[in-house]
Amino acid sequence: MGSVGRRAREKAETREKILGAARSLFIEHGYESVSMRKVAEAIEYTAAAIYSHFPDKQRLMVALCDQDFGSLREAMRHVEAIRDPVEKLRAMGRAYVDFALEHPHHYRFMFMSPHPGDPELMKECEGKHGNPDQDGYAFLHRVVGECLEQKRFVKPYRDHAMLTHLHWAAAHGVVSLFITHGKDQWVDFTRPKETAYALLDVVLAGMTAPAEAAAIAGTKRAKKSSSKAPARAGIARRSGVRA
Amino acid sequence: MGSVGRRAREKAETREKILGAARSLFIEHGYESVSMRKVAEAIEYTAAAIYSHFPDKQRLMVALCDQDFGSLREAMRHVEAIRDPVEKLRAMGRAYVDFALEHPHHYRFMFMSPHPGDPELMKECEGKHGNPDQDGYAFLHRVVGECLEQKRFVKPYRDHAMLTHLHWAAAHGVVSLFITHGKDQWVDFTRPKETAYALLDVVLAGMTAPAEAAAIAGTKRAKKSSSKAPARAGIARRSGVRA
DNA sequence: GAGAACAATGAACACTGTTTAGTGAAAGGG
DNA sequence: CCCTTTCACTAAACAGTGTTCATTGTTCTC
Repeated sequence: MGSVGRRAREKAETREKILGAARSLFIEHGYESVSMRKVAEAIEYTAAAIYSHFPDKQRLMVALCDQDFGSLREAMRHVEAIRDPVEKLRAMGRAYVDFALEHPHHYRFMFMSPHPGDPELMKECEGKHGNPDQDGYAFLHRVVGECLEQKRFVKPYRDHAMLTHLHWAAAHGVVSLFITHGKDQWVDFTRPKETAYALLDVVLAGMTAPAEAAAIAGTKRAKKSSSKAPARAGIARRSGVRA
Repeated sequence: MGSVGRRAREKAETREKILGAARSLFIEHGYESVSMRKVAEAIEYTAAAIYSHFPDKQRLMVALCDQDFGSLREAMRHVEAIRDPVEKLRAMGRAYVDFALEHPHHYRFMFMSPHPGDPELMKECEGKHGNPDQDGYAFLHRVVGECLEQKRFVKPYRDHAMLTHLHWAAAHGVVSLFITHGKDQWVDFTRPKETAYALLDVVLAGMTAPAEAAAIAGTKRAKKSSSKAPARAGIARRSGVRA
């Protein structure tokens, strides 16, 4: 013994070197364009060497993104301090959007690539999944649950799982569309962040009672109100739409 | 001359055979899994033969999807009869969702794969782009414009291009999320259509004035109303959410 | 019948992810 | 101190990919 520790440390070091090289290539060129040979070449190894650290390319990329799943969850940490569950939801959506737009290639791999129903691959992440403290999806599920408990959503919106997907989809819609079509000439897709924020706002506005929206916007006890524009406009303005 | 017509016809026939083979393979296995050799093998040709009909794999797939872009637009044809622009928007969204869920592999290639800024490739589709009668995006843009003209959206939602993207993103969000994660074990993503419809409804509810929503829901001159749930619930129920 | 046109071929090229046998330098046991 | 085992790493190969190219063989035109 004794040296066994050093050996393990050395192995962990080259593992980290592989991850580092893969990360920068990955961020710059995207998943498909990163080949095992290029990763190896970047650290002056042979492609086959990687296979004594990772079973295959997919697992390498999963290891890479695991850290980013962590930072996505971390980027949402601050919303836990928010009392109001609806505002929590809004803040979560914005953090999610910000993350996606800042790490488009990672986002692409994490949420826009089909991860084949590989049960082996899933087991790897087990322990995290389902735990709201580590799994962003579980966290979203919980916050939606808080909104439901407090009856913050209007009548027909009661399906917990469906509402979770709905909110996720709203945020995902804008960022994924921008990531794939942001550079297309035939669609002038500028200001994705503003668009995403607006969609999040409009979803929350459409799902919460107008009275509540008015209250949140600080328009309590408006005269004629409990009516249309002001309340909505208020919440939207407050949310920084069309800044 | 004379036989030149037959030659052209013969060439068109094998072109069609290629497209047919590619289509079925494509639908069954998806873009990445379809190789030129497999397409060729399916019709007892050599891979190289395809290259005298299509310049490369991408263009083959574009040709394949061009027809489906047509049918997507066609699937939206019936909404032109709808008077109310907001209801038009809702119907368009639903048609879009239906199309995506019925042709997931095509949808994947059309809207979820990055089409590199290849100007050559874009020129091919020119003439269609921008024409609302052939281009679904342009059509959506026009309908959003109608809503704006009639001032159907509440205060801060005035940006024509942004609103177009917002509505597109809402529909895209659910279907693309389902297409990539529909089979994941860690997220029970059932009933995507209902979820998508609900999101479309909630977006429209959040963007149109409550009074209008009430009017559309047939709740004109409700007593206490102009208030919360009923109006929204009405429009949602009418829209078949949580059927 | 000579010559051009041209779709289709087979072989190759440069890649890809992955597997294999083998090398060489350490570590552990006697 | 030597011998064996371990093991990260290499070189070479395999099967697959998209694509290119010289070469067929058939057909049409003159």
